[in-house]
Amino acid sequence: MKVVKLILTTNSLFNEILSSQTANRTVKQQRIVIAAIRLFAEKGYSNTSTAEIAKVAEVSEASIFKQYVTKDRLLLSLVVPYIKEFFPSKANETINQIISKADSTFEGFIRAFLKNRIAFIVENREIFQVLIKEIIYKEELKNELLPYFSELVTPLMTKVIELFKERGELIDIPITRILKLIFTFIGGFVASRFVLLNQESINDEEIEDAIHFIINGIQKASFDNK
Amino acid sequence: MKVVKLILTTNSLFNEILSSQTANRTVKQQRIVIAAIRLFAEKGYSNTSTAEIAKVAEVSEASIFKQYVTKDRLLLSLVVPYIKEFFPSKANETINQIISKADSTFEGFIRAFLKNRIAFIVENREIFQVLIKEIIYKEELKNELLPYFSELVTPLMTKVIELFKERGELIDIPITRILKLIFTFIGGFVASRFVLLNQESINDEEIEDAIHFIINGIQKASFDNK
DNA sequence: CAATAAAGTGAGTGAGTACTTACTTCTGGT
DNA sequence: ACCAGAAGTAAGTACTCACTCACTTTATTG
Repeated sequence: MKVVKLILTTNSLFNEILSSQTANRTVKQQRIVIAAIRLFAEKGYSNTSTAEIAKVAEVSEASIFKQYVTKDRLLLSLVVPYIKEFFPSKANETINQIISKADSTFEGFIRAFLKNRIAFIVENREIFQVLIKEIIYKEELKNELLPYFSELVTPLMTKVIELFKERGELIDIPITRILKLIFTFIGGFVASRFVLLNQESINDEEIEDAIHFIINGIQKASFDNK
Repeated sequence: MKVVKLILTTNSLFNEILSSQTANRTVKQQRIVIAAIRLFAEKGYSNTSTAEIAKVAEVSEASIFKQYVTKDRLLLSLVVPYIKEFFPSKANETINQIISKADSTFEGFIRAFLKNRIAFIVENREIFQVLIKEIIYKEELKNELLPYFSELVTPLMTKVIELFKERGELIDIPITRILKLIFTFIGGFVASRFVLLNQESINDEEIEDAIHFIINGIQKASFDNK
């Protein structure tokens, strides 16, 4: 069995960290990670000094640099493993399972997908905030995540959309455009709630509204009003 | 005729700048504004030094502080007048005009609204980027803009939604929840295109997709699949 | 045109910045 | 019990930061 691990073609720091281990950390190194995530999430990367991280982690500043060499690499070391987890390869199986069921609906799929990913964000709220806040500034992060996203998520979602499109329920535009609409909304949804409004969770009512909005948004118009 | 100008109850720097004049600036002060917007948009507020702004504006650093006192106030002086323009009181008339027409459709309204606001963003792309990027970090900006938004935009939009809701075309949930869905999508739409992807414009095809998505998203389900 | 105010600046300043160095302490394998 | 290498640190380093001050230049006005 061949396992293809390499997804990105570029050889970057991003990939280096992707393949590095995050386990067997010392207690102090753990404290650095926790402190850094908390401070970066709260005040942003640029507004947090390494001195402050060291103080909160109750560790000498030099300990941070012994391990991470630069402040920049510290950020990447926090964010990259999170991204790795956010798009799990396991999702493939789950999706195949869902779409193999004959009675499965697109609504059910979207509900499962949304609730699952929101739960994941809630579990790791702070690091999600760091990611969203810093992806705007760090070109490297942006240029690596966007392809990573489109290469891992797009094929999976395309599969699902295709299935329901064949049933004729969905709007008659290319799948890439449907996906763009869905992810624009979901992106706006989680970013506004968890980053802008700093919510700790999202209640079910709002999630159901969102699901309805997405489902109807991409369905074939029931009446042409043009 | 009474003109009620005070919208916010708090007495803050935000309001002070809101009521201050932006006209009769010197040539050099104009250069400072242009340089600051460009640099803040490109690298972010925290990653831009006042020395760099002065250099790009070809002005002494002290000139910036003579006028704006602090770097923080410089940012607010750029962003607040933009916010002021973004939610124009004129919109009230326009909306009344639109909804007074008997043959007006919700789709037509959304199209006019979206295209108009997107055109405004395109015209002032850099300052829009500054606003979105910094609203995440500056609590003051956030805590002032959110009420400003809800007090100026919500009543107007509520009026429109109400009208079309009476016709029975829209989903049967409270208007505030409908508005939240619409603005979550539109927010995600403009933020992702203009800030994350740094696009200079949005083509008509994509705007039409967005309109369809919104219209269908909030319409009454044509078939109940529950 | 003189008086006054406003706009502008060169040369700082102290506080903070990411990062380094020379050294000590801890830990796991033999 | 020993010791090599990893983990940790106090005390720096060079440099950048927002901001100030004493002073000059330009614009306004009676």
